[in-house]
Amino acid sequence: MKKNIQDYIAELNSAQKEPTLHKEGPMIVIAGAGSGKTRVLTYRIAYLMSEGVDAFNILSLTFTNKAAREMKGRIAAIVGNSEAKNLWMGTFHSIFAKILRIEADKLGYPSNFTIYDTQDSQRLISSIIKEKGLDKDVYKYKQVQSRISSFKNSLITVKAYYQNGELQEADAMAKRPRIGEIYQEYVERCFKAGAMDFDDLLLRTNELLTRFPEVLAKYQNRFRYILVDEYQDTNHSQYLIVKALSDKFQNICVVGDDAQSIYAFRGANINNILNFQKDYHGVKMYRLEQNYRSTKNIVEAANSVIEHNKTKLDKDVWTHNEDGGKIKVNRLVTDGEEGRYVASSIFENKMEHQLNNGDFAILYRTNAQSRAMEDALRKRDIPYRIYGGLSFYQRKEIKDVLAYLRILVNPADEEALKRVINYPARGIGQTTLEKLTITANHYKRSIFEVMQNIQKLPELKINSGTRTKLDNFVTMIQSFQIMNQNANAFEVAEHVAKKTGLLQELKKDGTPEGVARLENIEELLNGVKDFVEEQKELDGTTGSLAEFLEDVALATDLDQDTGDDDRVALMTIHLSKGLEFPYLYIVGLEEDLFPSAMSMNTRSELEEERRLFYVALTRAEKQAYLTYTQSRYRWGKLVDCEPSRFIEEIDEKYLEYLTPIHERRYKPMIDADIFGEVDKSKLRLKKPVSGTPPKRFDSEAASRKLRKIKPGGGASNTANNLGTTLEAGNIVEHIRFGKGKVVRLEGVGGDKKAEILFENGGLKKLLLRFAKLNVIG
DNA sequence: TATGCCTTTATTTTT
DNA sequence: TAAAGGCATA
Repeated sequence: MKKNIQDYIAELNSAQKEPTLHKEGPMIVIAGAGSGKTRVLTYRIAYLMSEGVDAFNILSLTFTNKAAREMKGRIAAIVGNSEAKNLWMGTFHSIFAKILRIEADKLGYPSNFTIYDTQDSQRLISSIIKEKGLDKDVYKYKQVQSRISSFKNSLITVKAYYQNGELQEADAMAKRPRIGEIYQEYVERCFKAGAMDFDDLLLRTNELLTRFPEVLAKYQNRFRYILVDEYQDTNHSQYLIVKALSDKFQNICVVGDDAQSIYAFRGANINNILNFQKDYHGVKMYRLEQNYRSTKNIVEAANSVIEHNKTKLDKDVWTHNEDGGKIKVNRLVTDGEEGRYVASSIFENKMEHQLNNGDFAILYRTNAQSRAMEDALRKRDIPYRIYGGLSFYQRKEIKDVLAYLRILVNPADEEALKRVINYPARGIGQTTLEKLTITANHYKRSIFEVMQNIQKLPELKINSGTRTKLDNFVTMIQSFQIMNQNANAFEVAEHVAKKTGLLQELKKDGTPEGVARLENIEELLNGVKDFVEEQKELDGTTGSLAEFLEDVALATDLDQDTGDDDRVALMTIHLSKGLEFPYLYIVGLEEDLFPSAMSMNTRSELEEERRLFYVALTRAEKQAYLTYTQSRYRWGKLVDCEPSRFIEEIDEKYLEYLTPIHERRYKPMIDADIFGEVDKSKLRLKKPVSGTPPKRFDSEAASRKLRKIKPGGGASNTANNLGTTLEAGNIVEHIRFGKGKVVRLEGVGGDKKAEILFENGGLKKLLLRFAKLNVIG
């Protein structure tokens, strides 16, 4: 006997039931961590459908594609697949990309527009900066890109920018008065290339809904019920889209947790959720405060941290779950040791409690921290999977294949063209490309169009040999386009990989990396195949290449097939939002790392870091571990660390210190060793050492260990050791030059150099501060 | 024009 | 430390 919707609703507690059964009018659900908000959302949608609302009239916006897929799956289990299929459910970006494709012509875009990822945007901005002859040290392309992105997310168009004295002044003050110009050129170039960046997908949707009332009306009527998950992470642009679409029926349901707002850095505005009740009339507010996920210890510890934030809604998260173990806090000497501790702790827990790898997760603030964890897990033979970081679709070889596919779908796509016009090498170099770009900009045409009409442009100073090469490239792309009219996406992609010589190039390589890249391309092709078959199943069409590319552009690493093998999960805290793990390790809890040094300038930034920590801690179901180190490698250098303030912000009664936190490492006076005297100004800056006596032993053990791990040592070690001990006549070994004999020494202190006669490398003069030398005799 | 070596530079988070 | 860009050389 199949369960009906009433059976599902009966499973809910009363706080969950109310919002689930809410029917008309605006509503907000403030949902504490682990309080079952996804359940409420899915049941509510299923309930609406059971009450006769057509699936076509429901729009549900989620934060990740994965969340959308999972929710759709759950709804399908309740109301049946054929009905659930008709729901509009996805991320803001993917839903509105679909709508923009339908309405593209109104905005002057082709319906097969390309989606530029961040890298594409940055490359384009770099070339604009270069073309304008601007100083790349003043106009850093990443900063410029994020500035433009923030304009777009606030709906500041180029025109609006030029009307806004404040913004222009701010840029002038920052010594970058030509930002507006770059912005303008960037927008024009994207438009000309038939490309939208991530922000455009929202900005252009706003443009569409504002400029074309009939389009707005169409989608207002279609989406009679709108649900938004993770509302605390919406930006202004998203806020306006939701507001416009829900304006007619006012059936807007937003769900979120202000305490979990962690995307302000990319434009999310926490005020959207804080002010929701002011923005809509007659809002009904619901709260979900019972946590089903975590132990009492974890819930209350997390509460005690978030209490330190001033900007927040009143909320009291509680749980009926058992107390659970205290949160274990451990101090390690280095990041390497931190990794080894985590790995061995996972190992022990697995043995002791009969757990799977999948029961564990390691969370960190920055991707760079994964390395130490990986090394340690590998040594212990614990399988793991890294989420995020360099995603599959960002690998060079994958982007190369995708670039060809992008060109054949949209030949105007300049970034894709530049990427592969000469890869594999076909004799079209930088000079030629520059000439083409100048001509293209001059005629306001795409580079590809210039290439197509190369015969009609005799003024282009390109020799006949190169002209033939360009012709061949055009012909090749055109042959792909013709094939694409009849063959399915997989057949085309496979053909492209072969015909362009990409596969050849990698086969020729032969190195292990080359082989891995080859396999990646194969995986990509399999992905296309899966996509084609999925589409066939879904709606009988063979998915087009254009649709595949869109999927890829908007995919995140979390969306990838994880397979069903049992692995420990490694990811940044940002990526972990919405997930849960029985055993959780949060590593690198140090000042300047977490909270990040870049995020401590303002109160609101620090509060966001704290919310981030709250998110991290509330991922844990049974047991949480916090670790920090006394020193870790950052920027390739060993730096001293202090425990994060967040540890001390947790009420002590929820913590178990495996090492006493108040002990501060005794800092050796390295300065004195190098310069022969102590730099007193630095000493004075040091914080007073608290009660317990300094632990000299620890630091010495630490540096001894380090020396063992890296013979030859890091830069400062070497200067320290070799600077004083190396003599003429010593036999040394260099990583690249091999063995050699020290002929003579010159300079003092950090500038000390050695002239060394190598057995095979000849005579070299090396700065001891940098040279990686091992004294062997 | 292509390659390889050297220098520089950046490391916060990502749809 | 690692990746990426720039410069010099063939």
